[in-house]
Amino acid sequence: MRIRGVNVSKDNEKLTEKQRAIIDAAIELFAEKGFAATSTNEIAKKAEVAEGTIFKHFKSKKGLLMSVVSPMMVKLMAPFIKNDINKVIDKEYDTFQEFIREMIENRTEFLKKNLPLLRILIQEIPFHPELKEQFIEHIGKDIFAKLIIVVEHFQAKGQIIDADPYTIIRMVAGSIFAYIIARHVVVPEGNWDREEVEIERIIELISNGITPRE
Amino acid sequence: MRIRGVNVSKDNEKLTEKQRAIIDAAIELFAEKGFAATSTNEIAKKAEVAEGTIFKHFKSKKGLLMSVVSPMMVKLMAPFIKNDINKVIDKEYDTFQEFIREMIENRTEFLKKNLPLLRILIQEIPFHPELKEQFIEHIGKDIFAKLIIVVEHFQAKGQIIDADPYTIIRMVAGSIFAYIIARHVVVPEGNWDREEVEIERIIELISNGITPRE
Amino acid sequence: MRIRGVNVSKDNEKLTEKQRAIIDAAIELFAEKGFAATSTNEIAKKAEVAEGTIFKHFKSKKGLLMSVVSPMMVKLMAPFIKNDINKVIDKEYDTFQEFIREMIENRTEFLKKNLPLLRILIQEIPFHPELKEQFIEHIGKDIFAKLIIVVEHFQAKGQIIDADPYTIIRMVAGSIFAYIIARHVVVPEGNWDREEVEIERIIELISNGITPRE
Amino acid sequence: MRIRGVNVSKDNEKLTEKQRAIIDAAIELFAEKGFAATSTNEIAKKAEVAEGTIFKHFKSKKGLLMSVVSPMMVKLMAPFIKNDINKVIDKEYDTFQEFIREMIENRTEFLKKNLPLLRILIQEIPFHPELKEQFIEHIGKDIFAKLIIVVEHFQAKGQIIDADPYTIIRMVAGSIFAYIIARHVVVPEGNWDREEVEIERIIELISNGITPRE
DNA sequence: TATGAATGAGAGTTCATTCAT
DNA sequence: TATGAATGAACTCTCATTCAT
Repeated sequence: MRIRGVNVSKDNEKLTEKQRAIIDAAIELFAEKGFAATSTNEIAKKAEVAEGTIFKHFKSKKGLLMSVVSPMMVKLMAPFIKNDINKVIDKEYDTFQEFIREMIENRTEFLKKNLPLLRILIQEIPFHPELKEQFIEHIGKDIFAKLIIVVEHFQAKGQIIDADPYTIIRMVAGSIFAYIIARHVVVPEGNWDREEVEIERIIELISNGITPRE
Repeated sequence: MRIRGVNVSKDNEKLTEKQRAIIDAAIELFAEKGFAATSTNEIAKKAEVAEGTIFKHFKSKKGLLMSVVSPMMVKLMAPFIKNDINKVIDKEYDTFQEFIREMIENRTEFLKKNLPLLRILIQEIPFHPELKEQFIEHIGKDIFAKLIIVVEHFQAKGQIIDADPYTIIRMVAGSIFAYIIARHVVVPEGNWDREEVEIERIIELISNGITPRE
Repeated sequence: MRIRGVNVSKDNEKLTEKQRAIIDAAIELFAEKGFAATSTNEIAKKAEVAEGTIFKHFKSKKGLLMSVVSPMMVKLMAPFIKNDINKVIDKEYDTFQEFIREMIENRTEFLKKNLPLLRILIQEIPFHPELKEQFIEHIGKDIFAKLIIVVEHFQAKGQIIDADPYTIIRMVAGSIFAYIIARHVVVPEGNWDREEVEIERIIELISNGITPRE
Repeated sequence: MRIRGVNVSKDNEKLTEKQRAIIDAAIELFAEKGFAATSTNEIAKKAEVAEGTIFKHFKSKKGLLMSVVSPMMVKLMAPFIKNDINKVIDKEYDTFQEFIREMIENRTEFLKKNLPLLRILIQEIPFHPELKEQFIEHIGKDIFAKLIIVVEHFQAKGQIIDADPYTIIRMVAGSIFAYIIARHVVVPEGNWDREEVEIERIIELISNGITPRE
């Protein structure tokens, strides 16, 4: 499984052609109409398989949802694993600003490629406790822990104000997250500027917000 | 119910007891399980009316959703109507920070009282074009327009950095929105600090971010 | 609820026309093809109702089975209630032979009228623990208890050999039961004599078997 | 396996390991849940073969039922074939009582070993005309014919009352059959005495019933 | 010979909605 | 106005069976 690069889809390769087709159809439809409002019959038709085939591979409709969403969470988390964090500490990034720019670029690229999946994840989390648990497990614990190290690293260097790292992360991540949700999930048809321009502004504001004043 | 001098519950008062019961049941259930996953039968049972009664009052299940969600949007928007904005311009708030503190307090209070409705609104907007239109109409155009006036007002006073007002609003609103969604919709069971503490931190960071440096 | 006479169907009167139609269709089909091999669709068609109607009235297919079979058990037990037993003790029957002749006539008449129900009961008991429990509760405890009194009554009069009443009852009931099952359930198309003739023979043999020899 | 000198498991030996596994699994499941309520998938799993394998060997699910039940009927009949009957006539049994005791012991032993099969046979006969025909052919004609000879033999010796042999057989067989069904199929969890005790009682009653009185 | 992926018909059940009362 | 019985389409899921490997 490579990270910064591309291939994070080892498990995908295990999928047969039909399984792939089903998952793809499910992603598209769940994203478009929501999980509960999508029928397995529709999925089967779009995937060009028999309805029974869906249930042979994914025990239930919910099982299909999980098979659709779970890998997403793993992939979403991938770049935050140890190696990358080490890069920060090994001074690969001189400034926190550099770090978040890199993170944003990397993650927004990924999210844009997986927008439907992101929509499904966000839409369905509130209704499926298992999903919430997985999410907290993956995102909450792992990533948060690592980001806190990063924040503390830059706080030690005097680049970030001396606030609670937890809050800083939530602010930074929240701003980015809010932007992505707003632009790509809730009001995709709004009149937005070019992505890079928007991102640059956000970074500017964020760093303005967390840089200590002399 | 009067919010900032405006009666926003006009329509509520027209409701008969049964209608009220139906709407309340619907709010609870839609919030808990989602619109598509809630059956009219369940709603009827919880409201203690006959299933037919629902359809007498709200032509269809979707009609019920609209009757549930529409007033919410009006109420959400209420405090941003002209009078209030004038207060800003009439120097009722000396600083932008004061203004957003007031707004946040006012709106989070409201949202906390109407959390289920908020959940429904956010969950269902992506799937119902009519809702999205209403939302953009109300929130997007009206509120945004007014907030831009406010931002420009404080920019003129040199209290806010000279960035695009649109972006500033999105940043500020996004941070708050992200916090509310995160805390009350997506991970309500996370280990959060006391609300006021969290809010104070956010305000601090935001104002740090948008205050010009000398 | 009258006993020796006819009407034992109080609960039947509570049934609406449609419910009656569904139950009747179910009885016919369950008896003919077995519970598991009968589809609710078939039942709906035969009853000339919508399939949904079945589930409105009887929560599930199994619920329908219960609604079909339970009353049967009560009715089957009816003539053994106290009054009748008293008749025995009050010397309404001079001989055990008279008593079983009366019982057989009464019960076979009833069973012949409810043959399909009997078939269902016998066929499905092994697969539905609830049914078995009900059956034991009704038939096992109540009737057995009363029959033992009868047997002991006639044993005291010296009309029945001094064997374990339990075994005597099982022998007598078993013979009758075996006859009914064989004739009406398992091989209805066998070449049987006229019913009364067969019954008379059975009674003869039975009484021969349980009469003490001088 | 040799019963009374006759190899009744000829066909069994032709079975491959997989076939054997399938049949065994089918017996267990059909007996437990009934034919219609057992899926080929379950059978395949229990037999640890692929679902397709079942259909390679037994053309259909019904074919499997037949392969399960047919040999049973042959085996059930085995001890009644000519040789054995001759033993009766050759005075191997002095009394009818001896004969039925022998028969009962022999057959109950066999049935207890093949209880699941017995259950299947009894449960499914009413729903499968072919089964019924086979049953009548084997049990009805053959065995009945032979038993009539036996009964007439003992009637000629004055040991049995002068009733219709057909009825006598049905009485005797019915009593035993009723006992077995009751004890092992319908209410296996009832509080029964030790098998031998129960059997002895039945024999006593039966012989009492069919022995002429002087 | 044995597999198990694939099928599509049909299973039981739920659904939003209608309508006579 | 309010009911709740009734509907039949649509739902998720299971079934016996087929067939390429």
